[in-house]
Amino acid sequence: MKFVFRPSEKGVPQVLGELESKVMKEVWSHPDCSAREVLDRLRKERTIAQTTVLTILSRLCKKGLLTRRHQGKAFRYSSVVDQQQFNEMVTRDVLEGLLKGNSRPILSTFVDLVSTDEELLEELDDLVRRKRG
Amino acid sequence: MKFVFRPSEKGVPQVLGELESKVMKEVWSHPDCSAREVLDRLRKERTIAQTTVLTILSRLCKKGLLTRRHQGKAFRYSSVVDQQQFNEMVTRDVLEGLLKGNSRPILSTFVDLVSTDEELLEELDDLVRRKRG
DNA sequence: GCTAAGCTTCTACAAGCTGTAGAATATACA
DNA sequence: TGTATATTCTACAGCTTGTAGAAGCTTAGC
Repeated sequence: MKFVFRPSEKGVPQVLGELESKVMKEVWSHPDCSAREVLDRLRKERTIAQTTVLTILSRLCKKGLLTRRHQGKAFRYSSVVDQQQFNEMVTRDVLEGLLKGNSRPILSTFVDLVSTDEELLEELDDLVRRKRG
Repeated sequence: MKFVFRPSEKGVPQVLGELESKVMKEVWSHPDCSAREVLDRLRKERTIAQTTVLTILSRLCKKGLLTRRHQGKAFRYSSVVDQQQFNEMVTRDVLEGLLKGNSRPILSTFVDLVSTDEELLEELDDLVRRKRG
């Protein structure tokens, strides 16, 4: 999957649109659900047309994030990867994307950022040690 | 500056459009240059209208990446940050964006990626040790 | 001071992404 | 077989980027 990453956003919307993110979250928290179910849940928050939700579901399928199977006259949707896997994918791609460049300054910036949290820095230290054996 | 990061691209185009990137690079390598100069250099590679270049220069100013000053009847353009500072900004923002989420898995993925290069891992180790004092 | 050459701004359109939804179509169950 | 319900088609708006014509502005030089 080819995507853009918006550092200024938070969570899934760093990668997907606002509505796309909401729909993904619905499917993640209610696997194998119908469009109707997603619609009903979203409508608890605001008004939205059924076709809008359908369009988003289709687009997410097209992006390879959802699959669907027939059930009666409707589809049931499931995610291809769960949210954790999704996050890992994003993290991996973004970091790979960064490290394509000159890696040294990235290491340095990374350590700077991590070191604002003592525990995190410790954890990083552990990970590196373990890796180096 | 609020931007998107395209992990699949490489270098400046991870953040700016293809033409925007080329124009930025021209200004970086020839500070305080005129639109004419940028145009002439780009035309060594392909045909392009003068107004196209002007539009891009204006947009880059609007984005806060370039400034310009009058000189005669034309403008002279300079970058607000040099390419290194730009790269650092991007790295910083992207990493901050990532670390906003659950940081642990990010550390782990980062170390995994870095460890594919022994020297890099060593460097990371050094940085962490130095930080921890 | 005036004018032409050169530079800039305005405006506009295409294409891709996302949100939005009406209209048309398909289909399953009663 | 009809109808309620679901899906697909189509379309538009707003944003970004590339593209550029047309019109407007400015200065150097006469």
